[in-house]
Amino acid sequence: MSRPTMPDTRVLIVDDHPFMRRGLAQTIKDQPGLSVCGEAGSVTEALQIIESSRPQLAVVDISLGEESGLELIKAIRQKWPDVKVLVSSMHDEMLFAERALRAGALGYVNKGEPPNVFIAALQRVNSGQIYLSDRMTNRMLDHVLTDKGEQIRSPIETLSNRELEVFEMIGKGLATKQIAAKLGLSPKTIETYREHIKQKLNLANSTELTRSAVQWVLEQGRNTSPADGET
Amino acid sequence: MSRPTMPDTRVLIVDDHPFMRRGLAQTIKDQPGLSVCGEAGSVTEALQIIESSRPQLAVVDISLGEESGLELIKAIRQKWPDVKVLVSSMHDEMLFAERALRAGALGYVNKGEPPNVFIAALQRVNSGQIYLSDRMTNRMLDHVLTDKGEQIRSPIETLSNRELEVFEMIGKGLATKQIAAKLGLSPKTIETYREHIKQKLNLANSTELTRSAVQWVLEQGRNTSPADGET
DNA sequence: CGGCCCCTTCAGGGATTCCCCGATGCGGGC
DNA sequence: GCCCGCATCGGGGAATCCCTGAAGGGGCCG
Repeated sequence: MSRPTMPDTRVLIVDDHPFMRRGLAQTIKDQPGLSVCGEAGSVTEALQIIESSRPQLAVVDISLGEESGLELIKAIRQKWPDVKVLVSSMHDEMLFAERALRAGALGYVNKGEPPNVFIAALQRVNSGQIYLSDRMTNRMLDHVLTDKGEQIRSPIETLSNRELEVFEMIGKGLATKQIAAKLGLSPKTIETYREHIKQKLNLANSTELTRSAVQWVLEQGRNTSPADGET
Repeated sequence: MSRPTMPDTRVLIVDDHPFMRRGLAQTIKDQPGLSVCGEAGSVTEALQIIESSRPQLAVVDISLGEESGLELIKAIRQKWPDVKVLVSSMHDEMLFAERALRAGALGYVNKGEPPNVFIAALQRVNSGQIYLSDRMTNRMLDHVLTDKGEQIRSPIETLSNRELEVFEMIGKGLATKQIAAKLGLSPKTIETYREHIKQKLNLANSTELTRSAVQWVLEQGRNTSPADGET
């Protein structure tokens, strides 16, 4: 074919970590046929760039600081259904992969994966197919087939998006009022979420809720080895 | 001026995320006077590279998948005390900055910071000074007043026996009333202890108190199970 | 398409806790 | 003797916790 310029597939990168953006961008640029048309560190920034530069692909981090990548994905799905979204997160895929797909993403890849895996995921999503890790794919199929594979789930997985969001903030030491302010909701609503979380996780009181949340947050960033005590 | 070749300061990057490594490396390379002498994704890999290429600086992520960056820092401190370590983590500095310095790092910078902040931190550490964010510096100075140069003493040691007892029970998930019952005291007394503990540990509210207590109990080593049979 | 269930959001109201204040007694230093 | 820290309680208003209810919306299922 005599096209002088076969246009690259244009990719938007959404991540709140500048270094991660840069690393992703570099890897994408190295790939023939792909180019980076923009970088965003927040939801509003991302929406603006999509508006102006209309990428075919978007690589979206789940946790955008205060904001949630899931919300961004839903917004994209609604306004620009043709923009294909690949979620790249460093969080547990068991918890977020399904939520990501439900929100409208086409794929979920862990940031710990080597670049070739990431690129493969990106190209698969670009072709309109769903990408998940083998383990996650099997797990999802199990859910469908066994109809109630819910029992083997961690109780934390039964939390809704909002509930999980609140749970994480509790674990980071935020009080009810602070969470309400940060999410722009009534403290009463946060109280309700706390109740729901306690029910789902079978926690007796507020102290246990906080304890559980703190523990979970610490495990998310697995680092504290107990070999700390000298003397 | 007169020196024909001013050799670059050589930096090792230790991070389990390939894209983050790449982003960090690129930013460092852009900086005149700095060069990247190696990248590692695990503790053993990092130690090997240090052995072979002897960097002056090491940028270390706290959470290296299963491993702990803190262990790596301790090992570096022991074998190559002249290698200066800057910790770069995406987790809450309130939780990990102090531990990082105790382990032997010279600085802690959040990955969410823009590149210029990161570079400033790196150069400050390179000059042998400690780098922390302003907020964290104030926080540390607030409750740490010891002879400089030696290890920092945990403010938890300033708790009285009763206070420590209560602190531990809080960390195990007990509510105020439960603690009062267990110790045969008035709930009002427990409230007072909670107040005292918050003052001594410089904690703002009840949530932070619980968070701090839970963290401490987890670090103490998990022999005394909190008696929550979650089946 | 009419239920049905879950999610999200909020309110009411009593019980409880939080948080700042003060108070008592008791021991130890100086 | 005096001061200071520790252990122990109380008052009281503000905040929360905890339980209950409820309204709107979306998805699923027969």
